[in-house]
Amino acid sequence: MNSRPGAKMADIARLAGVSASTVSRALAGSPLVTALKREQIHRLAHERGYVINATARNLRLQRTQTLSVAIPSGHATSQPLTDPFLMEMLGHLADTITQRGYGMFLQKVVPPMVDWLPQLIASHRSDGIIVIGQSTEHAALEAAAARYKPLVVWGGHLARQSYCTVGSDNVGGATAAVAHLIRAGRQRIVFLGDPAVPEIGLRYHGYQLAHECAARQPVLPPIIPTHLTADAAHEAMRAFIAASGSFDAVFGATDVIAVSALRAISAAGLAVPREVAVVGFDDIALASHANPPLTTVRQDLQRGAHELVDLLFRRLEGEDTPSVVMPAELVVRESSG
Amino acid sequence: MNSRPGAKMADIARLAGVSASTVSRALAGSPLVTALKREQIHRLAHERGYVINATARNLRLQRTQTLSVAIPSGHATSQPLTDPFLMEMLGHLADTITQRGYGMFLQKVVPPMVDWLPQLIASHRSDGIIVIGQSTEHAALEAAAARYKPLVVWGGHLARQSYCTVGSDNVGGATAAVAHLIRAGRQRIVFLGDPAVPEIGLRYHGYQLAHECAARQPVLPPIIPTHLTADAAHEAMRAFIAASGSFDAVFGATDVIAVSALRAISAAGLAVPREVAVVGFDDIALASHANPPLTTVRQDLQRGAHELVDLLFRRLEGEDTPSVVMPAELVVRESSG
DNA sequence: TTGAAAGCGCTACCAC
DNA sequence: GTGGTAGCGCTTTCAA
Repeated sequence: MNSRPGAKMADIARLAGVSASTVSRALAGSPLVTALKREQIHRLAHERGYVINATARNLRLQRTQTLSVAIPSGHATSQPLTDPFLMEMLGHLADTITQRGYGMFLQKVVPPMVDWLPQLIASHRSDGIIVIGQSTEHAALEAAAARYKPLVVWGGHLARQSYCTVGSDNVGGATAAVAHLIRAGRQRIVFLGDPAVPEIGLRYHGYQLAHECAARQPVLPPIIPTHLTADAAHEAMRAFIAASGSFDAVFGATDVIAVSALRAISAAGLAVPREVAVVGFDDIALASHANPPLTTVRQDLQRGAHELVDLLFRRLEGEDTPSVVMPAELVVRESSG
Repeated sequence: MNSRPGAKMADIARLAGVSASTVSRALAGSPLVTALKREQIHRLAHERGYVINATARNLRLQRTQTLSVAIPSGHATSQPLTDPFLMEMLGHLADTITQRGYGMFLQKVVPPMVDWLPQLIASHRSDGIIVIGQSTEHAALEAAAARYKPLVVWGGHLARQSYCTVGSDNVGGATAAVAHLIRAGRQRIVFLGDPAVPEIGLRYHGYQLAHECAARQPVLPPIIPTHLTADAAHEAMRAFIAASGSFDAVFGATDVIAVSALRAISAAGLAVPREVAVVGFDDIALASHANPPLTTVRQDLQRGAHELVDLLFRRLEGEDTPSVVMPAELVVRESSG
């Protein structure tokens, strides 16, 4: 392991008294080269700390053994990448991809996001792409998917969409959450989140559905924070309360939003869950640690990550995989009474 | 942007009626090619969705415009990569690296970890390496740093270490935390964490120092959970209480450990902070949301990420940068009374 | 100002 | 079984 810097295959070949071809074959475990020679070459390479140059290999083989993970950070904000949901998903993806012997190329996509996807594709940095969250990029995804197959997206499954998604049953999960609030006797349930983002839109749809099932009208328009961030949600909730909006429950489109609302509500002197019930979506670690612990809709991110990677590998082999919608489960805790 | 798949530079050259050399120069913004021609070529490339093949470019230039971020996952465990501290650091690194126009190659290092660092180096996948956490890899880092310069490590700064680290003042932070407990009248303070991990060892040193300053003996041996995970910490705390260990305070080596201890303590029917005070280290998001909110030592991870990347870039330019120790600040919340 | 040609380090074809 | 050779797509001399 005495790594002479910059040893290359030709050097190993010279030391072993064979050609580069043979070294290449030996290191690839080809049965063409005799076992003895193969072992000698392996030993020599190991002694010298020689490792195949990934760049040269990739160029020659026209593949990189690497998957890109792209994270569109939404709207016109350059917020740091600290959203707990994203981070959790990223962790699971790193595990799964590493386990399959691939590298992971991480790309944060910041506004203005022009042509980032075609560029990422054409740069040939990776063999396939996972995009976490549609954000505002539905159109870009549609366009790219028409020509580029090894692409999978975490997010909501929209009607007539041609790219492959993995995501939870946003409509069903949201319906269950809001129905739970209605059953608990809540009359004026506020939706907090921006329905323009596909996943959030589906959750808002579930919110409406639950009201219809109960023969109710959603009495309030949704509150739309400027971004999917904790601060924006906190401020939106605070402003709503200050404007003396009357309500007895909040359905936060994500846990980050719901927990922020929780704090704004407490800060305004309202008791949770007695005066206001709060429900979120995601079941990130924060949810069970909130005060009071947050009722929410659980998404199985580990399974989600597995599905994403699995589908992408199948696409790499030419299969035209369909989207996957995973069940989402209501987890009742104290914040909803 | 009508991306004909697989267009290469020669194709663009043919379409433009020039040679590949000229296209290369034009796209690189070379002043050698006339402004007019340069613009034509740019337009043509854009129309065709042509992007330079990163692999070929990297091979030719012998650099990748990519930094590796390696995460040793410690001990003999294949736990999923979900530690909030790591995730937060990763997010900041992604931001900083992206902002500097580099790609980020993420590598999770799982046991058995033989030669991962020399191999990562020799694979030439990236121009430099950031390692998050020394974990059990101090020796590997020492060995690699002797030959390979563009390497920086997040972690504790140990005596006579030859690799470049960025980290908080673990000793000072821990001393402040424990001194705070002693001032509050706590008599029997338990340390929860494994001092064999460099950063944790330094924090344990601070724990001892605070006792010495107060002319006290640490009355209890440290409790050593099997891993740096929430479950292991919870179990270690539970077992300690069940064995009727007597104590009135806990210093958790990380927030994840402290919050787990908090729960085990509450579950055992002990009141926090009345009967047992709890203090952590890191100030991750979880800390302020714990019940009661956790007193802890704040590390500025955003600044840490900036320092790491900045030092690495300076090393890429040949500078031999020294380590950086950042101040760590005690944040008093309710868990310590 | 431009183009031809060499070569980055590797793999795979083809001949022996 | 093994080695010579071509070529992956790009950048950069060097010569014109």
